[in-house]
Amino acid sequence: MLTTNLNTASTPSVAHFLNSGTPGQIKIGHSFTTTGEKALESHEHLFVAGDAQSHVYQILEGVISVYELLPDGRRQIATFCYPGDLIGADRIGRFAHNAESLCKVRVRCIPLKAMDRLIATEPGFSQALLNALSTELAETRDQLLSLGRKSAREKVATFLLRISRRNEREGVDETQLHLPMTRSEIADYLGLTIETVSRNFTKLKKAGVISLPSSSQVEVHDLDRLEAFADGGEH
Amino acid sequence: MLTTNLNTASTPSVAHFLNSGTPGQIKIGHSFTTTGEKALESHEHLFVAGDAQSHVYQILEGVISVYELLPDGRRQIATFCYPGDLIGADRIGRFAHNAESLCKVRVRCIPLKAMDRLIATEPGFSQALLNALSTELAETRDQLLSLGRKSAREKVATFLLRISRRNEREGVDETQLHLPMTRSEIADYLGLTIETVSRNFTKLKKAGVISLPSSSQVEVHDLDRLEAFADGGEH
DNA sequence: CGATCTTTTGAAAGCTTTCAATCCAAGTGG
DNA sequence: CCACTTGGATTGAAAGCTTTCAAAAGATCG
Repeated sequence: MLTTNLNTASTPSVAHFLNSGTPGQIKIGHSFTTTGEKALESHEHLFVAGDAQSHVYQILEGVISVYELLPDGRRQIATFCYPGDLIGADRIGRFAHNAESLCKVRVRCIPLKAMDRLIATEPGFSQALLNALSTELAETRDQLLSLGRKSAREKVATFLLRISRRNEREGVDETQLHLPMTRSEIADYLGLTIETVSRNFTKLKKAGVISLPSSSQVEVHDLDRLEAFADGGEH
Repeated sequence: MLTTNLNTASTPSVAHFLNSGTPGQIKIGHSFTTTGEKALESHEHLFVAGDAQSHVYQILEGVISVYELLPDGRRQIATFCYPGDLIGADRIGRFAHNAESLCKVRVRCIPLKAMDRLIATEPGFSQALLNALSTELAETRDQLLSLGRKSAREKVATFLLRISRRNEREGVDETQLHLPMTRSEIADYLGLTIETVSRNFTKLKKAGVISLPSSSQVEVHDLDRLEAFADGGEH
């Protein structure tokens, strides 16, 4: 997958627009729009499927899972959203998915009207939104490849690699990975069971690629081999 | 999944903007932008991953698969695009995926500059684009649920149901499904093998839910039961 | 330090894949 | 018009990977 980005490099990000105001406000041209803030405890819902979309949310702190359920309770987590990420920017009237905090979370709540005002008055804002959605679509399609065509070990390796690369982007040590989610949440993200996730952490550990100082802390010893495991290069 | 759409009902679609000109042109306000047209034979590539994005394409005729490959050749088809659909509207500089025709295809080629001009000058166009991308993201997340959590039979039933619903939207008989793709392409879309796809067509046939007049033609006898099969309601 | 929840590990079962063969439809040439 | 060829689709049997069921090991908390 590409990480270079010819188009957005020169385009301001969504965050650029949303972070430009004082706390609780977003600057739009020369005026300001008031935004609320909301705090969630661990495992609280920000919204559930079917709710009318009233706000777009930007994560300020914590991690949120966006997931979908089957009638019998099977769950598929579509994405984990981290600080800076937008939730609900995909506006189709009602939320099609559920959003639940993995830990304590703070979000900024941006009313749809404010979004519309930004789109209408702020040159470059809709471009920034389009970029954000395009990137999210590309990442989701990548996840389709994981779910549809990768083995359990490849999925787990891909998952760890993804977190490592986020660290890299954020300027954090890419070999020290913190997992804010439980094995159950990892399993529901990768289309596996918790037992299979656990077994494959162990396999990667025994292969010397990672170690597990704690169940929520992963140390990567060999990024290249982790990458090889992620797309089946090493058996 | 929601099919109602509070937001876009009142918003013009992307097609509204792209179809408003004479053939080969798109009306932008009072001016026109020239667009090209391209014809593809069966199983030709419109673009491959890594190509610089120069155009956005709108399918005029035929069906195109958007897919991704692993180094060892495993393939995951992300989506099948039908007439009216936009390909490459997710602009992130370079194409992250491959696009290949399933049959003879005609596309309209819209230069990126024309897209930018539409975004800048045509009120409502970026909103239409945002809606299109949002819908695509929601559908892709739905597909994650299929790939990650559904059994082979549920996947096949879901796939048929999706085609049936497209027919419904298009005003075509929702019980007569034409499959422009091979078993191999269905398998790579559902994360299965061709044998498993075939076996599960047979299962649905033996259950009396569908019949197969030909391998590319499906008749649905009981939409409700097909729906039940699609999310595991019937075993 | 016991109680509880999560994670890890083990063994058997199950579903999908793999390997292989047959069937079928469409196109070719005698 | 009918073998013959060819590529896709279907069906069968065995193998393999993940899940399920079960239990042990760890971690957290009052």
